[in-house]
Amino acid sequence: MAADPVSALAAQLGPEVVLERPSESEHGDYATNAALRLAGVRRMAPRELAAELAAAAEALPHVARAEIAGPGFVNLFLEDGWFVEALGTILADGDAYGGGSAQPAQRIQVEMVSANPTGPITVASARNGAYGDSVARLLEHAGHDVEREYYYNDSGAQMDRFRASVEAARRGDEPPADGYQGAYIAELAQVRGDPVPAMRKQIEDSLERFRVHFDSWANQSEIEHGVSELLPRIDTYEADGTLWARTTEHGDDKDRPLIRSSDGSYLYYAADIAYVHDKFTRGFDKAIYVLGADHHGYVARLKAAAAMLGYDPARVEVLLYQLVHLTKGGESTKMSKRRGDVVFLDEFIDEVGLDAARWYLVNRGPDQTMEIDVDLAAEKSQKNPVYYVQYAHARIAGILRNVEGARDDVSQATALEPLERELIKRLAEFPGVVADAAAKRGPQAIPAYAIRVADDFHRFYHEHRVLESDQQEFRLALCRATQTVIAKALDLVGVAAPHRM
RNA sequence: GCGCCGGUAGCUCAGGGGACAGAGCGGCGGACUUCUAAUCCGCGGGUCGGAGGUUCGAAUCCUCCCCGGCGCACCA
Repeated sequence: MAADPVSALAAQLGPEVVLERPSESEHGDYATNAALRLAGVRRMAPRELAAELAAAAEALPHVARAEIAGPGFVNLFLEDGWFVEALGTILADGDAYGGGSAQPAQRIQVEMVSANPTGPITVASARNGAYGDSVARLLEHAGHDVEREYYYNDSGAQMDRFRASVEAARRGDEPPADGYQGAYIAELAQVRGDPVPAMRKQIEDSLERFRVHFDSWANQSEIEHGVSELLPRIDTYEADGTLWARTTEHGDDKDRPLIRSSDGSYLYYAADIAYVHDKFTRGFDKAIYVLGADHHGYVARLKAAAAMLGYDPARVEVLLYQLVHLTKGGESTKMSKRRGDVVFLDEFIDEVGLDAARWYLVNRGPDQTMEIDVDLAAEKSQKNPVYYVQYAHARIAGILRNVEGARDDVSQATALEPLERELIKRLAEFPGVVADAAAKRGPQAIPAYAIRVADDFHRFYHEHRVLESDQQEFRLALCRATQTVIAKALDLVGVAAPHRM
């Protein structure tokens, strides 16, 4: 596990001690409410317990003093030596800094996007990709072995309608009822042959461009082959000439039909069961599904599928994100691929830029419904904080460019400036922020943190010179550490860290 | 009706038991002979949807209510 200077300090005070950065500088560099939390269990007065903690803290190296405040907070004031050491560990960890929080490391599959190949990737699916991919990146950084998979629903009625729609366009006819329309159908009609492979190619290219890289692609048509051998293993019954899975035995709110009564064909839940089985057979410890909020009913039935097959349902994890609504000049428009009434990912990227698009779609928490005004998106993207963060990275790159080959050396620090201490404290937060974001599946914490880092750096940069200062070697080290952290933070949300802007 | 997710500054949203609630955008006013001004500094702006409850302490947890989004198919 990579180093975390703050946790290391906290651990010296006890296993239950967690350090936080107080919002007020009078409250020290770090503070803990451990005395308040533990007072009840220990049957001690909070301030008495706080006094013990404070005494223990003052005995530690680099702790200048510890103060008891309010009902029982302990505020720590640290010497420069602590900051210098913290910076040293950050630099020593390099790209691995903040990683390795996984315990234990697992093989995890993140299945995401999985939109029907009946049209290009829309902004709605892009949110799935931006969110899912960032979670995957966080899990990787935490030390898990992660694979990303896309599941194609390639055997349903939607596909027939899609092919029929292209056929109709080739004949110059109107699309069939419930068919698809839009410019992309007309384009596909220009080329001979099955439009599905062409559509899939386009989807895969769009996602690759969006920096969502898939390791594997699953097809429902192939997964379905596994259904028949699984049927005996699960709890089923016949009613009304239909075969049902007794999912209510495993927490679902109603049983699910498996095989259609009229023609004997498999219904989607049959494929879902086979797919869950397929995932675990391939050796994943955990199967993460990234689904839009309109699929929240899936949670119970996917877990039920795992349970019926004899797997621990906790190994199925469903990440839901709220939907994307499009507005145009304030008026809402419904997204529908069939009507061609959508904004495609590629258009969105063209309009707002790749980095701004990724940032935008992950910046908001998954539980928050997202409204995108098509008319304002491009204009607003100019003010996207992503550029503020990237600029900090580019500024540092500029400094380092000017002194290529020059030494940086943390130990050359003399008295640290307040802004230097603030910046180091910010960098020291990174392991905690990243571990928390990974555990909570909440990548939106990363952009928020990155802004804070950029904030602290820009302030430092404005106030103090790096080159030709008597602190040059130390400040170069500080710059390099900041650059590493910003680059990693941006990478975790799929955004580039440019060296020039 | 039942279930899931929201309701925090003019707007878009962070925060999700701790010390006076944060940011961006928008508004107003300042700062470049300097390693990138895509920057920095200052000012203004809040019944954290409402009501109860738990707690030393609630925007945060519990209950009820109001408003909005999304579900509740032999479609996927």
